[in-house]
Amino acid sequence: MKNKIKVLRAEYELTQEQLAEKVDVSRQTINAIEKGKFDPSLPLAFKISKLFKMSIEDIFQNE
Amino acid sequence: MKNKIKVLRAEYELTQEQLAEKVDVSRQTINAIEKGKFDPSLPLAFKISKLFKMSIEDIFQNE
DNA sequence: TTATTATGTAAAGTTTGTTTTACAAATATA
DNA sequence: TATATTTGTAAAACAAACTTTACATAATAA
Repeated sequence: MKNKIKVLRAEYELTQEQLAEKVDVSRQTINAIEKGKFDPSLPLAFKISKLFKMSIEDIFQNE
Repeated sequence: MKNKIKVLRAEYELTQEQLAEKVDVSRQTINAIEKGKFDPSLPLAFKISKLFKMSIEDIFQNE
């Protein structure tokens, strides 16, 4: 699953660390998701979606 | 996290078993999600969303 | 250049999602 | 009623998400 987190994070001028704090996960988790190492849980996807004011479907693309 | 799977499943006249087959998980997984025991993974949420032709946000409600 | 900040990554451990097997209870059908 | 189907649930095992610690590299600022 692909995602636009890196781009959105740049638009919002947030470091991985800052984004991690805002959505309550570790920096490594954000890094792993950006690098496609694993997918976020649905609750985390919701938090990211809310923060960036975009739908989950617009941020995450299934395959 | 709440969800409308039970209602959608009824509209589509699918048993838990049939829905499970269509989205490639076990019947117990569907049951657990319907009963709110845990949240689906994001990939599973996408499959369910696609099957019912509704957005993830319309099927799953955060908190 | 040196120091600081940001990113990539890895290993060990915990938590949560999922499977399998199994059985009991509820609901529908004969 | 009796039988079959559907749903609820539970335990053990496994997989995936996530944390913590730690270190190395890349980029930025002093």
